[in-house]
Amino acid sequence: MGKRAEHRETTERAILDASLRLLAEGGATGLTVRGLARELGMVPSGLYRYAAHRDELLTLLIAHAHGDLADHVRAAHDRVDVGDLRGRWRAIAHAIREWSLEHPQEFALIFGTPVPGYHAPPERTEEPGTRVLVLLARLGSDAEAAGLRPVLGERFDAAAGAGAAPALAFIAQAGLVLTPTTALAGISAWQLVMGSVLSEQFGYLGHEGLDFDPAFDGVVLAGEQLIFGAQAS
Amino acid sequence: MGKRAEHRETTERAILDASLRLLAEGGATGLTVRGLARELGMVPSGLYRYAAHRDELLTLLIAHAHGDLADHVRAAHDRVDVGDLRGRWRAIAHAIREWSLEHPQEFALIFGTPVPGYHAPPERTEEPGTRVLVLLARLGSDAEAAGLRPVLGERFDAAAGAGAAPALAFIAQAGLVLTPTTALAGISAWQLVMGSVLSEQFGYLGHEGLDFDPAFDGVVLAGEQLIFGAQAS
DNA sequence: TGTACATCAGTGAACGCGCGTTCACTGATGTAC
DNA sequence: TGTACATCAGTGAACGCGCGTTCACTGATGTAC
Repeated sequence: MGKRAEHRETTERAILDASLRLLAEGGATGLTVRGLARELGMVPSGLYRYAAHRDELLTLLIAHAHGDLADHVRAAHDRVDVGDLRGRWRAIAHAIREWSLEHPQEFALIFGTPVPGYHAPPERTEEPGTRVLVLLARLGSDAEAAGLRPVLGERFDAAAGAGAAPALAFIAQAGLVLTPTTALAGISAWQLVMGSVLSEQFGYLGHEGLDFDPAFDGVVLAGEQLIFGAQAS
Repeated sequence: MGKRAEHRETTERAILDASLRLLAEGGATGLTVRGLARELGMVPSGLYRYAAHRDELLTLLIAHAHGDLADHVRAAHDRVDVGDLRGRWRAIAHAIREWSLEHPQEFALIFGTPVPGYHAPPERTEEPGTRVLVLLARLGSDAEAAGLRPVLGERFDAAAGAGAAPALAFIAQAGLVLTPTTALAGISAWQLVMGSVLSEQFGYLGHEGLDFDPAFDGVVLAGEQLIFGAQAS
């Protein structure tokens, strides 16, 4: 690799690092062309060699955050024995929370209020944004193969039949087949976890809320029962 | 009432209305002193008769949004027969979603990323922010009185015992007594609903997600079973 | 291996913009006597 | 009821600031012959 290409790579890496630092300090609003240039010790206009406009810097961060979260969840999931279905769910859920605690601003960036006026280019953010959901779909599929089914009643099945169709289509693209009931139960469990993590991150419960470390175990357990039904044992 | 006081009231009302309009158009970022003055046909400095600084305008909106949501939920809840516990839950859940659909920017303001650098004065936002939770606590208390209990297993009870203490203290201030299990189950159900509504509002599921109208019924049902256990019927 | 030209990273100055906030002011409304 | 003074809403001009983006430029790296 020539000096030019090498230099470009290290600069790109430095831009990402500095962007993450700015994000951590001041949120999405804190990420400005001029601020980034300052952080990098260069002149603002120089950055236009690397990004056509400010929004591209945001896109870079959003894509990175999605990927980083998915990697973290994936790694935690893969550490659990494939046959331990409930354990796999727990690993996914806890990994989501852990990542949010370690990267609060990145979490806020991808799950908080969309930045006004900014629209992420789907091709850069859709795929990494759904990797966790694909992992969940695979888990659901394995659960069904093992004969485990959500037991939420006929009315839930009906709601799933009517509402989960788009999700099933998406899941099918990943080569998986799921009953609507399992799909909606899985998404619900995920939404429960997200709701809990968002409560913690954004402080929905006010000053006197939950002790999240222990309470989250309960939330995960509740989600587990939505997907797999009550524990046999 | 003198002309002065009268005039002040109508102006304050006009400021709130115009702020809501600006918020609806451009989110929290769109609410600027100068923009608001423009909207009201007055000069920017004139607004300093009504708010000491920009943040006070935000506080006004946040307090209003919390109150408006709580009113809406409360009204829906009160339309249901007191004895219909499950119906009361459903009314609360659906009212939350409805309000979010009707007031997306206000919803984002109170449940999205905290505005960077802004800290809401607790005395203006804590009380209205918890009114929905108090309503839920009352429902949980009625459920316990009726002998209904969440059936989520011993490990859930243990997590609740360890994690729900702050919530119980808060609930006690409202004159209610709840088992930790019911408290955590109720909060979990609420978090599930919030996670679902946030998914819909902020598009977590990408382009191919859920058909939220029917799917939300399933989510509400899942929450219902977290609080009350499976239907007897 | 040496030379001539092309590519590209980064500089430095400048642009126009909208922002929050201050300050001294005018004129209308309210209050005390 | 009338007058003198105080309060208050809103004006108009000005401040300093940081922002994104443009443009012509310099000097180093890469490429063709």
